[in-house]
Amino acid sequence: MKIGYACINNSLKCRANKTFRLSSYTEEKLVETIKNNLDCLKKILEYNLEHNLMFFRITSELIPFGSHEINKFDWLNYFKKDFEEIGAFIKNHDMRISMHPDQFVVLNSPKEKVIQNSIGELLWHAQVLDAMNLDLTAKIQIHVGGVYNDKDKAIEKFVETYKNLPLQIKRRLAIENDDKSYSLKDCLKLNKKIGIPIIFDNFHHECLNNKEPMFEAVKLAQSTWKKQDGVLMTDYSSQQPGERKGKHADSIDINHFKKYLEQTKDLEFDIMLEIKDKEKSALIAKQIMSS
DNA sequence: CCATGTCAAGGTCAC
DNA sequence: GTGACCTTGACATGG
Repeated sequence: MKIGYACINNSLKCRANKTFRLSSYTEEKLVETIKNNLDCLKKILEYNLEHNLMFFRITSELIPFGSHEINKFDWLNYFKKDFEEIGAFIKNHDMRISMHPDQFVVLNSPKEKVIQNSIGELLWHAQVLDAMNLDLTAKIQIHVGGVYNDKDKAIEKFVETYKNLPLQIKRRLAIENDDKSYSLKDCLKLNKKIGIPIIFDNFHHECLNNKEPMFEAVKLAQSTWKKQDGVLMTDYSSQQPGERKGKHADSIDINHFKKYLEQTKDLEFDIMLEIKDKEKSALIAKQIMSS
């Protein structure tokens, strides 16, 4: 069971998600920013190894304007060595990696332009993971998308888009149950049609479900992961007290976490904490798990 | 230096 | 209709 956190490490001084405005785009700025981001990513991974946090989500801001038409620079080749070096570090230490592109990736949109933009965005994510020579346990997770007043139709649209995706994307893609539109059950429906693995999000499941108990839910999600995909990936969070429903916690709710572990006892999966204070809570979670 | 309006991109819901 | 929210603040300008 690996545990980790998303994108940002607050104990280190560097950021791997540095970006800049489109209006100030220059190739020089792009190169400088990517270099900064990759250097920081290395430092974060070293920190993670030292602290035995073996699961990490690489930020989607790693490559600013990664799929924007303004970006004509061959960054993939220019930073080839860096990607290889980072990938080797990840592999040597048996770390797990995920990426989670922004909300703009919507594969079931009725707008063709949105779908094309989404594919472009997914492509550079896949290229990064490929350049690192990571196996297929490194996943790119997305939400199913919009409902557009007809969920069955929206699901069909997802299937149609998915079937035509380049293999480079398809083989790394996973869907996550969300808190408003697509429940675990909806995701399972999609899995039946196209075999896509499901990343289980406990907090979203608490917000939107079909009464599956936690143990059952995790087991169902687990059944969608083939051998080459690795063990089930999960996102973990809990409700921030006093805030509106669906708001992620600022720091880990220890009792909630312990209860979740208890509920899912004997199941094997990796846990990505989606909690605001990042590695701080991950270290607490790590401690709870080993005690 | 600091304050703050805005940032490539979508969709949903609370208000 | 607007704005917060999502996985996440931080860039960049004007004072």
